[in-house]
Amino acid sequence: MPTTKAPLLSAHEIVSQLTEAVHEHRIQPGAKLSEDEVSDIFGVSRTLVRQALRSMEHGGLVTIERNRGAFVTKPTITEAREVFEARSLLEPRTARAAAERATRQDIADLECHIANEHAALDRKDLGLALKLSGDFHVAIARIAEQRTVEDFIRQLVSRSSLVIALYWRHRDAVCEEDAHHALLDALRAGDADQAEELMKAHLRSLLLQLDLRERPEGPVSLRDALLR
Amino acid sequence: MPTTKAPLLSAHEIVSQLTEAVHEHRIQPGAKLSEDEVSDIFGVSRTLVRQALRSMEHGGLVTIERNRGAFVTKPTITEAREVFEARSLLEPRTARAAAERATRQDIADLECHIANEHAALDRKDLGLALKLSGDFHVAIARIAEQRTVEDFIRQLVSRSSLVIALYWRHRDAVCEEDAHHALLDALRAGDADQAEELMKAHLRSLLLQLDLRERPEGPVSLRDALLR
DNA sequence: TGAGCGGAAATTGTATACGATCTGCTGCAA
DNA sequence: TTGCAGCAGATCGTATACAATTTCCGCTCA
Repeated sequence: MPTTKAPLLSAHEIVSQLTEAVHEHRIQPGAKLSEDEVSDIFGVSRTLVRQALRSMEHGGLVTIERNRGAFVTKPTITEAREVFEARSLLEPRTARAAAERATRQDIADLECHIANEHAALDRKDLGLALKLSGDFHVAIARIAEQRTVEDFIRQLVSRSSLVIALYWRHRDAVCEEDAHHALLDALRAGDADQAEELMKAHLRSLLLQLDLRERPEGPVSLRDALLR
Repeated sequence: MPTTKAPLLSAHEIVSQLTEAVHEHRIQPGAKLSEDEVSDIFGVSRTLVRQALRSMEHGGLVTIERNRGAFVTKPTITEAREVFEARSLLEPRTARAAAERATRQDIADLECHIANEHAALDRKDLGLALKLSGDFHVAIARIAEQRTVEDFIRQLVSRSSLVIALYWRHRDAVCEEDAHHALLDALRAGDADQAEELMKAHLRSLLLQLDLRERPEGPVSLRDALLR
């Protein structure tokens, strides 16, 4: 009996680990995810890795080019705008629904969540802080009890992470945690109007912290074109 | 040389054909999609079929149960509501954007589209008519030039097809095409307010034509429980 | 020196093989 | 007759093998 029969990890676990790494910016947009390399790292066959990569492609986190391989998606400026456009359609009204339905337990969970965010920030673990910050938005969708919308928001938050990696203005300053606190207060108070408005403002503020101007002409754009 | 080297169809084409069949209600929700059977039909290996089924699973059209196989998804009543909830978040404001951006060519395409819908109805081809009716909504999203939102709407329209197969009240009456005509008029006139309002009303009307009451108690519920 | 052109190495795409799990039948015992 | 154990068939999950494509390096020749 040379090797273990059962694989060390399932395809889903591979997706989780890769996704987490991208969310925490340990893997940059544009990075190549070679099948051989990944399968070596996780100790599984390429079959599972391919499944995982295909799965992530559907979430928009990975782009697969035929006969060339899988890469962490590099959203264009247009796609970046679209992501926040879509979020602004879904999240404010989802926050409203959450405010109407949040239980005492939900509030406690969110408080705990925010505490973890702060802890990560204090530890200067910006990657983790960013990931948790995204999870906060998903958590609100879950409270709203809209699984379908929740899945969409999860995708959008995921892609937002890529957008932030590429277009964030101040590399050190992370999404102001005040916004999350304010949202939590609105949820606690059951103030639906306030929650909707805060979420709308929060998303707008996030978008404003991105540098989404088209890179103008000049030598830079040429190099970009060559580097693809 | 016994068989052709290249596969007759790619994974994506398999997805297309299966998806179309489900959209046209030629395959019912709950139907099993056996890997062997599908691979025989299309003349490809199970590898590609598995890829295709996994892909459809992400779109929500197929549900895969471990070691049991793939089935056309049977949305629950809750999921059915969620689908229309999500559509009501996305589509009205997308219709507004479409009204603001529609070109003369876009309008012409939509007119052609609606003509096809009518033709299918006249031919009593309800399956095709239903599919085209869904495509109309996707076409509007495309005009709005929001690819991200368009993808979500495509998924939702797709799931709506399953919901309709399961919960539609009048099996013969198809979605009133008047609504699509009215929408087209609003787009042609560039009346954004009107387009948004019409889409909202259209979705509400669709939802109302569904029978989403919980099956009450009694012997029926017992049998339902046993039948799944 | 630099452009053009093999050709080998690396990487992905597809098919097949084998093992694990589930399903349903058959037979035996209570 | 009923219930359960066990075996056979079917189906899915994973790994491996092979084919197709791309990439990259070095060579030649202008």
